[in-house]
Amino acid sequence: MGIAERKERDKQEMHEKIVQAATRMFAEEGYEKTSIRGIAERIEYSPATIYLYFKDKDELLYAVQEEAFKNLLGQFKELATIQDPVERLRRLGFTYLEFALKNPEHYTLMFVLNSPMRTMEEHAKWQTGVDTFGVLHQTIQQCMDIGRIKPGNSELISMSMWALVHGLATLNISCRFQIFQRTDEEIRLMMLESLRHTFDTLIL
Amino acid sequence: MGIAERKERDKQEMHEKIVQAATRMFAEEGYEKTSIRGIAERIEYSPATIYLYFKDKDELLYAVQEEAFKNLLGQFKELATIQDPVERLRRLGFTYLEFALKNPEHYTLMFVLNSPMRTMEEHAKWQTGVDTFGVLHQTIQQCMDIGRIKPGNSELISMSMWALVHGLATLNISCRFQIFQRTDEEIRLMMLESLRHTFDTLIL
DNA sequence: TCATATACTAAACACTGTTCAGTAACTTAG
DNA sequence: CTAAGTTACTGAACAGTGTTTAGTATATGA
Repeated sequence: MGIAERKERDKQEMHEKIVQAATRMFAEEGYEKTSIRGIAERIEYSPATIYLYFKDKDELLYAVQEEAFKNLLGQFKELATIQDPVERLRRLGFTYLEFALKNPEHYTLMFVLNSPMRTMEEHAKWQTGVDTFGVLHQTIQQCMDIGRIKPGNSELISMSMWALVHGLATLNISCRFQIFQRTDEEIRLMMLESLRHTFDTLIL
Repeated sequence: MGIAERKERDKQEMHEKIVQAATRMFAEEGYEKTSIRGIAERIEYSPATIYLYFKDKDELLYAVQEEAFKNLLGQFKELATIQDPVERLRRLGFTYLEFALKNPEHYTLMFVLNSPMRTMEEHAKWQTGVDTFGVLHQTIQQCMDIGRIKPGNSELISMSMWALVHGLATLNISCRFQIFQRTDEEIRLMMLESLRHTFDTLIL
């Protein structure tokens, strides 16, 4: 039954084709301008076709989110080779922030928009999110274990750390840091300095 | 010329009526469900009428944002009576976070959405935002002056503080803290604890 | 070859922000 | 007091959105 297999392959290819188109459109045009019709036009299919592969827009956005998480988690995995948990923690923070600033639209999809999260009554858990946070939590725990972070609730420290970088990233993306009346580059340096300073007070 | 005056008054009343309706609708229905048509229905006027008072939806959202800022800045002003800058700083932080959690839709309009910020080529500066941050910055500066915060770049500390509470607030609003698999109340306590812990390491 | 299953789409529905021609009421001038 | 003019408002339309459905070709299996 080679035909059935080929059809299955075709189906998966089409699925991926849609996700890829949506992912690129998201990055290039921004999430506000990413429409089902636009994606359909990009892959040269009818808008209705997309609904043969995704229940609704939220489900498609969820798939795009997963794709974006692959990217971030890939960068995190590269840092796993760093033996010193303190150095690894620093790099994790800067990598996260850098990712958010370089991929603002994907970051928004991953950590701001509610749309992709609505698909999660089925997936039960937000696994990619759990995994990403896990990397941070684990590293902070290791820093505590070797006595480089003051003993305490590692989950709480991780939460604070995440909130800080997320706050910096989103306030920047949503143009709220324009109150400083500085250039983009100056603000970028301020954000990095803010993160550095936080690490310096956190790490013994 | 009492007529011209009355007409001017009517105009302002109508203006305010629209903003009030939009503000309530935002809080009650959420920003995704707040449409021009919905607001128009609420005040029992045609949708087109709104465009006699506001250039576009963004300009209306800007007005709603200003209204929400009045609320937050009002709460901040009450804290101005606190003499001790350290205590005032703590209360500022918790007041800010509490505001975000009690008024998630308004908070989103104030600090997340880009729509109301687009109206700002005219208003030049985001004055309400500048003022709000100013309260924080000033208080932190005073804490430094009396030696309760380690001398340094007060603007940077303020930025970090803002990013932290903003990060906590938005990650919660966007349901990302569901990774902790805790109840809303438990997460609320974690956020408060995170903020408290940060103050404890910041203040000498 | 013929019936069936598959992949796809055109067209419609209900919504959105926005514009514009037209109307009805109010104000002013003669 | 009437006629002209201004003002405040709206119905209807336009272009866009996500989504559904009936229908059409094409490919498959008997």
